Amino acid sequence: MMTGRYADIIVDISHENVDRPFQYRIPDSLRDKLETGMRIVVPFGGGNREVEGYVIGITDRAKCAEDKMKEILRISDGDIPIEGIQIKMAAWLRYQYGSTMITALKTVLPARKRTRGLQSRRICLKASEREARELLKKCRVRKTQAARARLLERLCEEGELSYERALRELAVSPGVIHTLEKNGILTVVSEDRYRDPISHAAPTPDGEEKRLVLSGEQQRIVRDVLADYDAGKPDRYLVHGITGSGKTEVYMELIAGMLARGRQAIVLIPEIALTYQTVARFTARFGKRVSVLHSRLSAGEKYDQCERAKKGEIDIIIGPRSALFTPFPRLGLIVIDEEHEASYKSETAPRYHAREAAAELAGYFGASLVLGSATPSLESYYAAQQGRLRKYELSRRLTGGELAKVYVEDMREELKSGNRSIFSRRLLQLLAKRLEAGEQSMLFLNRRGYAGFVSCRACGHVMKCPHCDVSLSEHGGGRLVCHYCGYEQPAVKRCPACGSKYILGFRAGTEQVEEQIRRLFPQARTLRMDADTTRRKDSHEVILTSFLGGKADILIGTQMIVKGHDFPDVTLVGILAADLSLHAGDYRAGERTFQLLTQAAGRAGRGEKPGEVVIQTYQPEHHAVRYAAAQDYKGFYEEEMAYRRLLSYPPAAHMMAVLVLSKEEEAGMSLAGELAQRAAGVCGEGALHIIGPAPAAISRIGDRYRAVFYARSGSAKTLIAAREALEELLERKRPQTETVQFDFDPMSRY
DNA sequence: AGCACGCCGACT
DNA sequence: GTCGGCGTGCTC
Repeated sequence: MMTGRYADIIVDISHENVDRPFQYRIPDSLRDKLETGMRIVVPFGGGNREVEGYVIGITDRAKCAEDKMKEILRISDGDIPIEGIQIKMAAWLRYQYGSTMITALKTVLPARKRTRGLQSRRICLKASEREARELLKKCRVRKTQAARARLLERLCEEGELSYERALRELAVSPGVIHTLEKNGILTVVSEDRYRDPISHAAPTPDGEEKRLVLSGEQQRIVRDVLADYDAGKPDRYLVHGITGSGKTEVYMELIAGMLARGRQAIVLIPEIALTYQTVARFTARFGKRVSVLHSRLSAGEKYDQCERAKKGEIDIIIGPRSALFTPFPRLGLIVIDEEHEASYKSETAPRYHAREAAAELAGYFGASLVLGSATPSLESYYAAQQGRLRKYELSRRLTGGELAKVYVEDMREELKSGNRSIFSRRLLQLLAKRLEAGEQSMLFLNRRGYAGFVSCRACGHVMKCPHCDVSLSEHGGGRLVCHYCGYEQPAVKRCPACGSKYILGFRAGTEQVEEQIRRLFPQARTLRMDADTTRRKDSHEVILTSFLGGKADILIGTQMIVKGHDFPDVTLVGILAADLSLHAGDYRAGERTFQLLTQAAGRAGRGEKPGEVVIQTYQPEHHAVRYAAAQDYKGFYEEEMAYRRLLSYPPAAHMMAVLVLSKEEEAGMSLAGELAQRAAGVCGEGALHIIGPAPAAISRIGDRYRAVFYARSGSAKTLIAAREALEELLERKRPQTETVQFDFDPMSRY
């Protein structure tokens, strides 16, 4: 599929100055053998010295003068090294999701540049000090050896110094150091003292975590996965297990099995905030063979974890989406926990889904892929129904406790009965009972900030961001803030449109909920957890730990309170407005709501005492609410899937969003129109269904206009072919002020 | 990173 | 004149 006369190469020299592609001619003898990701040998630099490199792409477009270009010498022999596989992965990301090869490579090789931090090189005196002083005298006499003199002088004084300081402070060139090293005067010692991001983040285990005896259901999964692996038929598996059914024990047992086979494992978790607790559990069992990889690590820390992974010093990596690209040379297993989470889809190009990318990567290694969730994504459950994924159910709750009793409260009825507060009567009554009994409650609001948008009760005017066309949010301290670009202005006293003074915040935010709870239950100790209270590093952990320790009666928060942690003393969960996520305005809203409600409900009654859940909603008849209340996944799946089929939404079909960003509103729309037309024409009538183009829901972000159209098709290949046609058109046209982004099976709205 | 090139002082 | 050290700049 990829043919051409030239190959883009990156050379295997880690230095910024050569960290870019070079183009070489492909000799006829290699014309049909060369593939992206292959390790090759090329002549490099003035002396044409032989250097190893990697093919990152094959093309017919020469990007430098033909006569300057040299020819590839040969393909390196031996196994494809891990870098080759990573580059192959990057090429697949580029092909599947649409991005440039450079951005795809940056995604896959996050720490290519060697960053010297603790990994320092020192220069030590090798000859005796007497010899050195002798030589120093000679150098001082000769005017030509000033650089040597400077270096030797410092070495005689201090015995050793860092390589970096020699270059910077003494202005000695690497050549000088090199010659002195060859002459046996000094040695350069490079120390690989790796930065360990978890030693200071997690307490070291003071003993083996007690190994639980696995249930029959759990054992069967472990046995099957390992048996398939040993038989040379690694597969993909879906573990559908309700909260507390012991998925993590299954992962750990599988990992132990893989380690015994000399293989390595990647464990993906939805967000960085969950790393701490996951790592703690894994280190308790596997000790220092475990490490983490995520974007909050420093460049040096990231680099070090990659090096340790390559060298086989660690076998297990835990992290969010990006940890998938840990360069393990003998990868045996990829686990994706809570696989339904939206955070597994990248929101920047290449907009890949970790689940799909993991399946591809597992294929390269012959590794097993295990997905786990209490509420599987429709994609995965559908794949299981079709036999593309082997499904296992974990139906028993190991930690004991019965399923919670769920009440659905119709807020329309509350209003009719004269209750205008944000709490239903049932919720208030149950809360009071908990406070009396000294048990804990959680109140969940799918919303951040103090209050939502600000609007005028007299004329309906809504305060919007002048750059982004989204509603401004009212925050504490009388500020109006834009959540996209960060624009900020003071709150207004009078409506700018009609002058009325009845302009105010609308819906409740977590802050307001806390305020009202304090008014209604002055004796209650509350804790609030949302984007505002967790801005500081670790504050997330601090809040959860103090709630876990019984330092508060009621935890009020957004999504983040329903993920991860187990709170055995919580016996009541209140979902204040199920509708907030129900009306997000995209086709996944129902699925997301079902997941949130199920997850929140699962928080209640994890200990000995039975739990109760109150779901407040204006739409109790919605299937997401009904099936979540009944804790019936299968029922929800069937009804939701019927809806997706009817409207050809994923996973019943595939969809691609094409987003055009432009300085000029009209130019953007006209380019979007042109692209839409081209896409429609490329695959024959009817193969592709185009929606739009139209201004995006958020029609402007940071002074850039956004136009979007969607293409739908039963076949992913058709969409990719259409995208390639569009890329070709853009390559020819090279629009100056517009940029185009693609999103395959999008999870977010545009 | 590693090599060529060009500049400059030292030595046969 | 030539040799060797040292800084600079470039690598398809």
